[in-house]
Amino acid sequence: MTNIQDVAKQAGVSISTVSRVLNGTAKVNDEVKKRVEACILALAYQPNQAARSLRTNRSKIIGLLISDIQNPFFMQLIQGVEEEALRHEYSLILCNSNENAQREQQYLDVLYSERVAGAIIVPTRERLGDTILNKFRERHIPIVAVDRRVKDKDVDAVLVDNVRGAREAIAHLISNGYSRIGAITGPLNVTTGRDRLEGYRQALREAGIPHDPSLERSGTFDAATGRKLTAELLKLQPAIDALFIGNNLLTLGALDALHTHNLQVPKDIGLVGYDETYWSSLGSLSLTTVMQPAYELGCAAALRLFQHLQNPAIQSRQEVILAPLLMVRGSSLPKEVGQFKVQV
Amino acid sequence: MTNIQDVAKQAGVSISTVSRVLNGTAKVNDEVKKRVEACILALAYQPNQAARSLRTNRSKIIGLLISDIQNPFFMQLIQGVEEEALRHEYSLILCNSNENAQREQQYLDVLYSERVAGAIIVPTRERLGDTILNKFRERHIPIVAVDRRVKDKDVDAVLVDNVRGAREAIAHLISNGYSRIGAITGPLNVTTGRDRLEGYRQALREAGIPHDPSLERSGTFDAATGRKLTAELLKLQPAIDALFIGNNLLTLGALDALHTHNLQVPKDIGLVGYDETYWSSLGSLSLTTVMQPAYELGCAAALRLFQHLQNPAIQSRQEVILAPLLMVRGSSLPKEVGQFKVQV
DNA sequence: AAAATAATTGAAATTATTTTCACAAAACCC
DNA sequence: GGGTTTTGTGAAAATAATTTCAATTATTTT
Repeated sequence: MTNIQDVAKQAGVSISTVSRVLNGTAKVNDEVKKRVEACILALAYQPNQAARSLRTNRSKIIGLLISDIQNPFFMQLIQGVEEEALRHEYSLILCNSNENAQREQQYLDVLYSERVAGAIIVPTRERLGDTILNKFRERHIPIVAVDRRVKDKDVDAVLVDNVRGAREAIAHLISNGYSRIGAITGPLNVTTGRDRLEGYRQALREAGIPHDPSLERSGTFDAATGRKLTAELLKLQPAIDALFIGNNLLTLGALDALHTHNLQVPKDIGLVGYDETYWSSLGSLSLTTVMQPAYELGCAAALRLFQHLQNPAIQSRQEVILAPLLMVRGSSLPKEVGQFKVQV
Repeated sequence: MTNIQDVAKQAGVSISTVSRVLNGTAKVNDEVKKRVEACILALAYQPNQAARSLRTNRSKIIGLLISDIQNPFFMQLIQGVEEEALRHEYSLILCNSNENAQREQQYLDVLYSERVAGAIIVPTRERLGDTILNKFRERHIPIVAVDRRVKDKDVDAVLVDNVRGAREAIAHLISNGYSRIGAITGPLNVTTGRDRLEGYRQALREAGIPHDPSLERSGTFDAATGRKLTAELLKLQPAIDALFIGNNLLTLGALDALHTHNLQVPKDIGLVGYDETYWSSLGSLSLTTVMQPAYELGCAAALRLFQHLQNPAIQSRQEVILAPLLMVRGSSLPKEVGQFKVQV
């Protein structure tokens, strides 16, 4: 349990000097520096982070609060943050709000109490709340929202252009001959739910297809909801000829419902999903999806956070918007071709 | 930024008393206690964890070092640990070794430096190394290995019975009429790779089927490897009639290879995978898999760690073994029935 | 009622680091 | 060569908690 004292004694200098070598906060004579560094190595000295945090009121830890740890999309995002954190020599406290606002609040308190240097958050709703945000502000702890926008002031955001992702997906379906397109999106109180619905509507409007609210469903981001809402849409008359599904887990449920109803994709119904997943292209399954750069999203959020940490003077709020990519596969083949192909 | 001093002043007591109320380390007069608690609430006081850690040489953080953050199996495991940690009022530092021993080492250093109270580790190899382990030991920081065993002394392990999982899977295939069964397992230098191969061999031995080493392949836990090794096995003459695949990602690659070779499951070849995943039962796909209680594995590892933390006197090394569950689905239908069914 | 014991409480030490301030030595400038 | 600046270094304060030890008060015993 060697401490800075031991290193100082060994090197024959004061602890101040060792600290300066450690942090590069001031000039140290080259020769002395070498000696100190040698001693640090020899003693395998590692600074006590607790003492550091106590003194500087800042840890070498950032908080990552995500909304659903089970979702592969967020796993990729986590990996992006994690790798960027490692590169910057920060550790990562992982929190999972489980889409639960109360638990989100609880975790924000934890992060505050742990004196994290900064936090990256996938918010469960549009406001984190001034009570807690003011505490973060007061201590100048930067917060970056990722994947979903929040309305609170001063909170940066790193997002994917969801309106565009959905719009392009629907435009693609339309250009492939589909016209009665059902939409299943996430909850409308988060931007990823609302924006994708907005993109859906935009594309229909641009194509001159009249708006039919009965084709729109929304619910929580999980397979059971996808199954239920798909079943509802399949009951409609006249029948829909395509489905747009605004999330990977919802898509999973939708596929299950289609299978239950004995409908084949794209022979019987066209499909565009959201999020790239392990199973997008699996065996005979071949899903057209809106790919989100999840890993890059995590990296970008982390980089923005580190900008704040390296230069606390930054005041301006920034919004980074990454582009989605429509990955065209078999589930959205041109209507006639698709049906032709499978009927052979 | 209220500190213990502020609370003490407000309540008209010394900081010692506040500390005692906070930690329950000694008797405090009931009336005083109430007053202090009221002040804590009124001032929204949260103890500075850094100061605490510094003084007690222990943080309220545990480290979780896993080997592949992208693998859904580990996400479930993480969630188990996370929820148990939250319940015990610990935070979680997440580290991802990416199956890379060097990075694992680096992260162990980080966890040590952060003074975590304990660590849960999915080891990338069978020894973590005495250098770092001695440092943990010296500071009495407990370590629990999870999912994979290590040879190092004093390291507890929380595992699934992999030999049994594989043995039951193969026995099931055999009892359903398959006899020339190819096996693709993970790397043999981790117990999850080796034990599943061992289970495969045991089942064959018990069924009196001679051992054929050419049917056994192993490689890293990823889809590309699964694809490659499956392609190799499909070239064998006489042809295999079933595949056992010892990991979810390997299975993903195997399914891809089978699709490429235009082989249908179970019509043309039987299949048992490992790990329960989102896509085990997706559309027409219906995979028989060995389910691992990943979430429970995480919980059990965390609980064992907290046992150590609550009672540092525990010396004995413990191995917790959870049972796998063979989830029988369509991909391993009885050989004739399967072929009959699909030929209709 | 005095003595002994128990129950509370506070003062001060302790933890390992960063950082401010002071100071000495060296370098530079006229 | 004397003054001024620069450079490098160390002593000591400060950070916010826990914990030891001593002191005070209350309670019990004799």
